[in-house]
Amino acid sequence: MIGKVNELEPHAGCGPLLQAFTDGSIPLRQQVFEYVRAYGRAARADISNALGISAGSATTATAELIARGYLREIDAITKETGRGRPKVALEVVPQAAYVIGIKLAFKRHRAVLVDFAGNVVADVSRPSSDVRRSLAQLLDEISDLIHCVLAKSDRDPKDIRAVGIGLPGIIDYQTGSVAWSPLLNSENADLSVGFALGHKMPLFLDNDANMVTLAELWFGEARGLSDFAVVTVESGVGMGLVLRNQLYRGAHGMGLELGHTKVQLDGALCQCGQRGCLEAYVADYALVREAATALGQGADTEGRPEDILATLFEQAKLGHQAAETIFRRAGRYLALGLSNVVQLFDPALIILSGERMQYDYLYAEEVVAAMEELTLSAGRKPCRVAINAWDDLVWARGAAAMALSNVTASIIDEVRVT
Amino acid sequence: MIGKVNELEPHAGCGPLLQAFTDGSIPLRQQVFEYVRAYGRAARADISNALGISAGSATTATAELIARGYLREIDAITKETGRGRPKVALEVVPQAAYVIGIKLAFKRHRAVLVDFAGNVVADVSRPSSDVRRSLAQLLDEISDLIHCVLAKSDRDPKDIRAVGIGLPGIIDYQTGSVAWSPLLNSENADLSVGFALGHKMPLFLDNDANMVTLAELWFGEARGLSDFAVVTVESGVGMGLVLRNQLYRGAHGMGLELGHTKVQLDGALCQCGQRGCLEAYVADYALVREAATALGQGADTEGRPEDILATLFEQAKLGHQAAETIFRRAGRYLALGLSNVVQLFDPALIILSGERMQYDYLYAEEVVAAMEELTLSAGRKPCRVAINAWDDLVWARGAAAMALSNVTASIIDEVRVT
DNA sequence: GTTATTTAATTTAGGTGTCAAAATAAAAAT
DNA sequence: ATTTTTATTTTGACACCTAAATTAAATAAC
Repeated sequence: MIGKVNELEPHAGCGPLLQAFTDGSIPLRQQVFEYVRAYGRAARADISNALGISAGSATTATAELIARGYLREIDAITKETGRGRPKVALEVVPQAAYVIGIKLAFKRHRAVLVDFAGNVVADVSRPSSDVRRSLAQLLDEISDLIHCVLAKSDRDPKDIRAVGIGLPGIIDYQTGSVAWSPLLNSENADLSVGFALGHKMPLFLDNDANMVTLAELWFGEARGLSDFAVVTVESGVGMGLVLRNQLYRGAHGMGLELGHTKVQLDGALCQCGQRGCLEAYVADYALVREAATALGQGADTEGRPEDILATLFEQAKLGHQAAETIFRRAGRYLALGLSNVVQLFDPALIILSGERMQYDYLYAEEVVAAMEELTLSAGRKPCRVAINAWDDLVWARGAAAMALSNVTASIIDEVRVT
Repeated sequence: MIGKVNELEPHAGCGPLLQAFTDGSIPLRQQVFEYVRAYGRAARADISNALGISAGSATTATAELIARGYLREIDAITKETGRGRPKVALEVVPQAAYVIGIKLAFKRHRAVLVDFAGNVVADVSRPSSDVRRSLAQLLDEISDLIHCVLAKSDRDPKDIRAVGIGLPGIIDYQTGSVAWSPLLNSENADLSVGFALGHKMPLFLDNDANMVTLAELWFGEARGLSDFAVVTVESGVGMGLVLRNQLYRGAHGMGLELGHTKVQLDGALCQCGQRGCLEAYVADYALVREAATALGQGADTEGRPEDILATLFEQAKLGHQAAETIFRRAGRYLALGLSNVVQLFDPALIILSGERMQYDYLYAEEVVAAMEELTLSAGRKPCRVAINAWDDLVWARGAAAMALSNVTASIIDEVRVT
C-alpha cells in the first residue's frame, strides 16, 4: 500500500490532469491550453479527442493560441510509426509569462521563478530567522527574495504576472490577510495590502500546506486524482485537501487544521493551549519535551530542537527503549489522525509529506499499517498512502502553481481584448 | 450559537438556492426551471436578474418550459405596489412529474410520493422488523411501500419518474449495491439490480445520512449554504457533507463514517469490532451497556434499548448522578467528534439531526458549548450549530429530493426530443 | 382623463462558438 | 503511381445568447 512518488520525465507537462468543475463554462481556448500544458505536448487530434470537441474547434482554438504566442508547433520527429498524415505536436511557449512562487518558513525561505509551461527558471534560498518578526520585516524579506530570483533569472518585474506565497498559519485566502502565523508577531496582518504597496504584481496568499498539496496536484503523483489529502508533518501537523479536482479551503476560506483535531479527551497540552490535539503527540516539540526524560540528564537536551530530535532518533535506531517508545507512540497517534481523515473524507490517496517524513521514514511503514488497522473497511476500498519527502523547493513550486493556475485564465483572456 | 430550524412558509419553493458547479454548462432551460422551483415562484424579470441572463433569454427559456407543461403563469394579485407593468409570476406545474422517496430502517419504513414542485402528495409508514433480513425480503418491503404510496395518492407506476431510497450502511452510490447494511443479512447485496427486475423506474440508492443532508439542502436551513455538515445520532453516528453546493461522497462514492472516527486510542469497544470509535461512546448501545451499572440491579435493564434509554434519561433529568454522568460523557465525546469535523472541514454550519436529538435536547447546549471550547479559534470564524429533530418523514423527503435532482435534467431534456 | 413615466415582457437582428461534413495535406501501403 | 489512412483546415449551418428596439401594462402627474 506504500507507493513512492517518482521523478517526472522531461516534457511530462504539469498541472492537474482532470478538469475542475467550475461555474458556467471555461472558454475552450483555456481548456485547450491547459490540456497542452498538462501533457507537455499534444497534437490537435489528441486535443479534439481528449476534450471531446470537433477537429475544427481544435484548429480554431489552437490557431488563436498560436497567433497570440501562447502555443507553438514542434517540428520534432514523431516516433509514431502509424500510417496517415503524422500529428504535429503543440507545446506551451514557456516565455509567454512568468510567475514567482515563495515559501516562507523558519530557518529559510525559498523562492522560484517559473515559466508559463511550469518549468523552474531560477530558484533562490535565503536564511530566515528563528523568531517571530514584524509584518514590515517579513515584507522586506519577501521583496528581497523577489529581487534575488529576478536577478538570478535575468528577468524584469514586468515579466512577472503573479506571485504565490505560502506560509504557515491561518490565512484568509480571499482577503490575503494573515489571521495568525508563527512567523509574525502580530495578528490579522494584512500581508497582501502591504505587498501591494511595494509591488505591482497580483499576489495569491495561502497556507503552506495548501502549497504542497497544489504541488502534488500539479507535479506529483496526485495529478490524475480527483480527491486526495496531503498531510505534512513539520513543526506542526498540517493538511491540504483536494476535493473534486480542486483545492478545498472550507466555508470560510481559512484552511483546515488536522494538527488540532483532538485525539484524546483532556490529553497532552498543545502549543495552541488546548489539550489532546494530534499535534501535541506528533509535532517535534511534543517529542522534544519527552526527550529529556528518555535520554536522561546526561544527554544534551538544551540545544536546538532539530538536534535533540536527531539524537533521539539516532538513539531509537540504536535500540534505546524509551526513545523508541516516544517515536512509536507518536506514530500510533499519527496513524489515528490519518484514519480519521480516511473515515471522514474517503480520499483516493493520502500523501505524507514534510521534512520530518524524511527521517521518520523508518517507522513510516508501521504508521501506515496501524492506520489501515484503525480504519473501518467493511466493504470499502482501502485508501492508498504514499510517502513523499520532497524538499522545500517543491513547496515553492506549489506556490508558483497557485499563481499560475490563478493567472492563466486572465492571460488567455487578454487574447480577446487585444 | 444555537439556531433552531424554522418551518418553511408555503410557496417557499424547494431545492438548493445555490447552483452547483457542474461539468460543462447546464442548459439555460434547466437553470431557469431550478430557479423557479427553488424560489417557489418567480417572474421572468427576477429570473433574468438572478441568473444574469438577458430578458430575451428569460422569455425564450420560460416560453419553452411553459409550452412543454413544466411551468405556468400565476394570475395571482401581485402585492407589489411598484410602478410600471407588473411582473407575472411563474411556478412549477406540480403534476408534470412525480417521484417516490423511501427511507428504510429498523422498526419502520417510510415512503413519500412527491410532485415536480417538491410537494408531498402522499406518505405512508409501514412497520419493519427489528432483525436482519434477506435482500429478497427487503425488496418485497420496498415494493409494498411503493404500492401503498401509489394507491394512497391514486397514481400509476408510469407517473413515477424515479425512486430514491436511503438506508443505513455502506452503499455504493454509483453501482447501487449495498456493501454492508445492518438491515441485511448478506454483504454486497445488489439492491438496484434486484429492484430493476420488479420495477421500471430508475433507482437512486444512498446512505440514509446523505438523505437527511439532502433534505436540509432542499428544504431546511442549509438551502443557501455552500458547505455544511449534517450529523445524525441514531443507533449509530452518521454524517453527510455538502461541499461546494454538492453532496460529497468521497473518492470511492461510498459515504463517510463519522461514527467510526477514533476519539480514543485503545478506547471503548465498538460494534464494528474496533476500539475508540466515536460511536462506541455516543450511540444508544453504548449508553445502554452502561445503564445496567448506573441504574443498579433493581432496574429493568433487559428490555428494548429504547425503553432502557428512556428510563436512563428520565433518571438523569431527575438528578440521578450516575445516569447523568453517562449522558454527560457521551455529550463530551460527541463534542469532540464535532470539533474534529469543524477542524477538518470548516463548514459554515453543522446540523445535528436524528431521532436521538429529540430528547438529547436538554444537554445539547452543553455539547455545543463544549464543542466550541474544543475548537481552535485563533483568527477563525466559529462554526454555527443547529439542532434539528425532524422526524423520519424528512428523511424520506430527502430521498425524494435525490430522485428529483437526478431526474430533473432528463425530464427537461426530453423537451428537445419531443 | 389624458399624457408621461416606469417597469415587464417580447421581438428582432446580430454575434459567438461549436459542429458536421467536405476538402486538403501528408504520410505509409499497395 | 495509386490507394489507403490519418491529421488538419475550410466551409456552411445552426444553436444559443445578447443588446437594443418595441410592445404592454401598470402608476403618477397634470
